[in-house]
Amino acid sequence: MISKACRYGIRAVVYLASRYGETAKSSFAEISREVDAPEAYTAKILQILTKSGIISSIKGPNGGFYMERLQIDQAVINIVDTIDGLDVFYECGLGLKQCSASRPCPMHDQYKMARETLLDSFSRTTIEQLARRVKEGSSFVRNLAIPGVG
Amino acid sequence: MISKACRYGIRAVVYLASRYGETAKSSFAEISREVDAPEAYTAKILQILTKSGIISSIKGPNGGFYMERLQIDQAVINIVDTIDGLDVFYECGLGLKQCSASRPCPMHDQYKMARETLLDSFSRTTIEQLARRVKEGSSFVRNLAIPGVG
DNA sequence: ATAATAAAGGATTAAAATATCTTTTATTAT
DNA sequence: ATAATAAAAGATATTTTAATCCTTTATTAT
Repeated sequence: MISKACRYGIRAVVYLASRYGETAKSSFAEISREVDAPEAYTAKILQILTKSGIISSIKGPNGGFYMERLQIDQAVINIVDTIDGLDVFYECGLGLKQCSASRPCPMHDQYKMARETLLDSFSRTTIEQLARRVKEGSSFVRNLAIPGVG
Repeated sequence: MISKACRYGIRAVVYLASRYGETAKSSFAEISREVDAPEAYTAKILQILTKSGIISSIKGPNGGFYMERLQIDQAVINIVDTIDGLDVFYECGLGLKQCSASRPCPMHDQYKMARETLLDSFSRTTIEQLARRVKEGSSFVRNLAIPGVG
């Protein structure tokens, strides 16, 4: 559905958002550790997110990644749009180049329904809402530590 | 969401099903042409579908691919299961190794909803239903011919 | 000014998915 | 039996996605 890069990206952003208010900024080393994502790859993704204004960064000592209030109040779909684009929400489920109500693939209606359910969640849910759950401890952005591994 | 191979596969099977009753079997050359999918790749996919019993085939002159009544009455999910597996319907939307109601990712509920909508359509829709639409001409498994191209 | 820090940028590698090509096997018609 | 047909099987190539590594730039503290 959405790419691995995008899944890492959402987890990273939600983690960053959950640290809103803390004075210290987060390095990509910290972020990748906290969301169990490969360090160098996460750095690339954070770079893209910074360039597009989803998150902010400052270089040098005491620098790192952080988010502004306005950024936290964005919908999650903006992250998906930046990393994967929105095509997946509009493409034909069976891969036809053009597929519409007037010339549908055999699964058009069913697929559209599912796609829209997902697009709706991503559009209506804000980063803040997800971050709050993480802060509360009612949801998680990292894997459970496996005792004896790592 | 589902792989390209799987999308070609569904289109190929629906096409084959729509030819149920015709005496002549279909070659992979014919099938790939009729669903606008790469010939050699389609052959591979048809091979997998044959081995798993989704469709049938016979080698040699007058041979080719075809479907039995029982095969046509299967749910579409069986095609997905054979080509991609069902993991996609059970994996975490944000890529966590374990994600459940008791230890959810921040989007767990929303994602589950969308995933189940899709799994439900695939499970409740039969190949026959899709093939009927194609036979009626109310839906399509191939791209619109672009005048002057091809 | 200089050294240290941390992200940005660019180049490269690895793995997976997509796609093609060649050889083999089964079946049929002659 | 032999030639022709069509799928099965295996090997190889290409493209995309995922991931790493190395160099450069900006910022800060000394």
